[in-house]
Amino acid sequence: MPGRPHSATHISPAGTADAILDVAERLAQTRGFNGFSYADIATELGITKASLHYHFRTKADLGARLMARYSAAFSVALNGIAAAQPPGRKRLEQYVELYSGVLRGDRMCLCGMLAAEYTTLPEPMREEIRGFFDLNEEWLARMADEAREAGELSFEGPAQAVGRLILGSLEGAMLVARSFSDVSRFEATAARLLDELIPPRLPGKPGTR
Amino acid sequence: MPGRPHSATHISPAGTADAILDVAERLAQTRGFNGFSYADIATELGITKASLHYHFRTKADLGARLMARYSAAFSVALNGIAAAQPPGRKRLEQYVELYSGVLRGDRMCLCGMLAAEYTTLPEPMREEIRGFFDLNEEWLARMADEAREAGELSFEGPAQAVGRLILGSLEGAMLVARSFSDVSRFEATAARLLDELIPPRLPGKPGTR
DNA sequence: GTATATCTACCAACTAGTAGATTAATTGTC
DNA sequence: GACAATTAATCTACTAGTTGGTAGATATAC
Repeated sequence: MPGRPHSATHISPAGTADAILDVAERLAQTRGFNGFSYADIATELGITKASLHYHFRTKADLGARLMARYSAAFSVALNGIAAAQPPGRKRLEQYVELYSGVLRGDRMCLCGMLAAEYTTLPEPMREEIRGFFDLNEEWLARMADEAREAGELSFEGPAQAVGRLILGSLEGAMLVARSFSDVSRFEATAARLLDELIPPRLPGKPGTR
Repeated sequence: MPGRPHSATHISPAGTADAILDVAERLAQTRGFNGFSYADIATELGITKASLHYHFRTKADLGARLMARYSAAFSVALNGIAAAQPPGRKRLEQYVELYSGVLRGDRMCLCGMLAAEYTTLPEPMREEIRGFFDLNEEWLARMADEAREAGELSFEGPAQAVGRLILGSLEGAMLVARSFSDVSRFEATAARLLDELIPPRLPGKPGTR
């Protein structure tokens, strides 16, 4: 079965291409897309650069496939949260937890990272970045809308604006917190954001606003 | 008078070093610190790379001095706002306008940009980045505090947390908006953020909260 | 025998940085 | 005020290392 790893000699269970993406993802999230080279990945995996080019013809190609995989995985996670939790604050808290987890691994959100390098990236990658942001904004807007219908949250105007505020705020808070190597800084800011949007119900003082 | 430009042959009024910093600043804000080279600057100014190294021994040196100049200029702008406006929402609106102006020039905040590349930067630059964030957070916290005392804003807990929320949110909103080449997206999100913190006074319904 | 996956051995372009010559303005001395 | 020494600012020419990418041989599996 060509296409599958053929012996224990090679990288394997998940296949070389995935192993490459794993390393590239970590490097992109810590150093940026322009902050690592094919040589870095090759060295780490103990293979040659030529072998990388076999799986990903160009670095642009690698980047686009990296983003696509990331978006797909994120989408699965978002659907999981929406399925597991009823409309309300808890969904947003779990969304925040997604970010905290990334930060705990000393990484930035892949898309936030690439957004900074946006102008230097090839168009296919730019498209993926915009797609990621759209995906997140729309999900957040839907969650906000459902929370409003459930009476858990009140806001005026389009839910889209709430989604955009949350997405932007978390990306930025992440960026700043990482500069101080301080996850709790991110968590505190995220909690404060949610408090502004959905005041926590104090016992005996329910449903303010 | 050595140290001053000696004839009209050269770049001058402001001096070569400043001209270099101007170009480097623009490139760093659009492409990132790892996204441009000494050759890029040299070509644009019509001088040689060697000449660049005369003014800035290493790229790390250039970066640190770039950041220091940026922070200093920002600090002046912040003091200007605080001096020109009484405590209240208007100060924050002018702060937001600082960011809008940067974005209108198709640039990112220099520090937001460098924060993404944080792990790849030399320590002196990292220090400058943290300093910039501290400067902004502290200023925002002070403005929030004074606005609270003036009864223009109410919040619980330390003003520091409010400063951090605003800074992070604006940096992130900027990052996302630039990916869509859409300044209005940033402005709308920033306005929404201020609305959450300081509900705009509806005529006839003053001082809600 | 054919497709998959890897290797060795390149390449041209670019990177930050250096050595040393050259020009021109400034300054101290007579 | 003339002149030599100094200094600032630039240049040409180079280096060693890295970048993404390619050509072609080789091995392995089906």
